[in-house]
Amino acid sequence: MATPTRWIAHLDMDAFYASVELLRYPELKGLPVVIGGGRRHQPETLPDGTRRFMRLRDYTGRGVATTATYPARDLGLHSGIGLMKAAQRAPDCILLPTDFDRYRDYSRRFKAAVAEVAPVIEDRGIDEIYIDLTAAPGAQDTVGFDATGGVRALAQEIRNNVRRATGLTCSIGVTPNKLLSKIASDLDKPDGLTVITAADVPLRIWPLPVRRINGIGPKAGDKLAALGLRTVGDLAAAEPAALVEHFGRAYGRWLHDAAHGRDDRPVVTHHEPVSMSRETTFERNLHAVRDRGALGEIFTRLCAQVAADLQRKGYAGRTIGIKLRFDDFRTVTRDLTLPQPTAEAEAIRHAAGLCLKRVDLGRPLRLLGVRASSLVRGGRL
DNA sequence: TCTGGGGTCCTTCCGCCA
DNA sequence: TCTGTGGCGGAAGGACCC
Repeated sequence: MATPTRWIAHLDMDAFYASVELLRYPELKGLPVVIGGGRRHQPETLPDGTRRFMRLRDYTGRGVATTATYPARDLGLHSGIGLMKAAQRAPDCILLPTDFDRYRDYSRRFKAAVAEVAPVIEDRGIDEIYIDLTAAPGAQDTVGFDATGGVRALAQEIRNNVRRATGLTCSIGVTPNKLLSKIASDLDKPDGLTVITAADVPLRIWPLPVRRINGIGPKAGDKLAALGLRTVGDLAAAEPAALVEHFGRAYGRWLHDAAHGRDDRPVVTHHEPVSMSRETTFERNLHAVRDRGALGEIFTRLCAQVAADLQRKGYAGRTIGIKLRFDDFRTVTRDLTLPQPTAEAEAIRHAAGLCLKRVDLGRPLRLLGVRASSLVRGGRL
C-alpha cells in the first residue's frame, strides 16, 4: 500500500459571533449588525413582545467591532473598526453586546460535532480548528477518477454535522497542510468547501495577495510590496537569498517555503497555556497622580482576576508582568520573575506593584494590564 | 471622537557564569 | 588577572493572530 496522502482541513465558522446572535434574534437576519462595545447596550423587550435594539448612532465610548454580519461588511464595517467610526459610516446599523459565554458554548458544540466524524483536532481559538483527516475513514478513497473524492465527502459530512448540531454554517479548506488549508477555507466563504492539492498551488494560490498567508501581517506585507512582491507567485519566484537578506534567516526561509505551499507542522491536539492576562482600556485616560485611587482599584481588580483565572485552571505563574498604554498609544511592559510560582492575588499585586515602580508615569494612561507567565501546573504556592 | 482583549512566538539585549 | 567566547535565563519590545 502506498503512503497515504496527507489531508489537513481548516474549518472556520462563518461570522461566528454574529451568526450565534442571529440564532437568538432571527428578526435581524439580513440586516447590518455589528457585535462589540461594552455590556451596556442590551436589547430591550417591549410590552408587545418585540425587541428594541441599540443603533450605532447612539454609541459613545472606545469600543471596537468584534465582528460584523455580511450586510454590515457591505457597508464597510469590519472587525476591529472603532465603533465611533463605524457609526459615521452606518448610523442605523444595529449594535449588539458580546456574550462570550454563549459563543464558548456554541464553540464546544461545533467542535464536538466535528469530533464525531474526525477526532484529531487542533484548537485555534473559539471559531476555528484544524483537523487531521489523513487517517480518517474514507479520506484516502478515490471516487470515480477523483482521488480527492473521499476526503471531499468526509469534509462535507463534517459540515453537515456542524450544521445539525448548531444551526450554523462553516467554511472548510482541505489541502496537504495547515498553511494551505487556512488559505483555502477563506476562498469560498461563507458556507464553502475548497479542496486543493499540491499540484493546484500555482493556479489557485499564486495569484493571491501575499497578505493571505497566515504569518504575513501589515508590516511584512508593506515591506514585500516595497520590494515589488505583491502576490504569492511573486514571492515564490523571489530569490531565497534575497528574502533572507531582507527578512533574516528564519523568516526569509519561511517566506520562501510558504509561497511554495510547503508546511509540515503537525496538527497539535493539546496545548499547555504559556501565559494568562487581564487588561482593560479605561473609559477616559487616567493620570497616575490625579486618578491614583481609581487606578489602584483597577490594578487590584486585574490582579485578583489573574489570580482567579490561574486558580480556576490549576496553574501558578513564576513571572508577573504589567502592561501600560499611554495616551499616545505607546506601550510598555515590565516583568518580574519570582523565586516561587504563585496564584495568590496578593503576591501578584505585590510583584506587579514593583513592576509599576519601574515605569515613568508622567503621561496619562489609557490601558492597564496584568500578566502571569512561566506557568507551572497544579502549583498554588 | 482613532485604535479591545487575550494570546503566541520571535528577536535583541544584558548580566551572569563557566 | 586579563581577554575572549559561548550558553543561558530574564527582560523588553514587536509582529501577528483570533
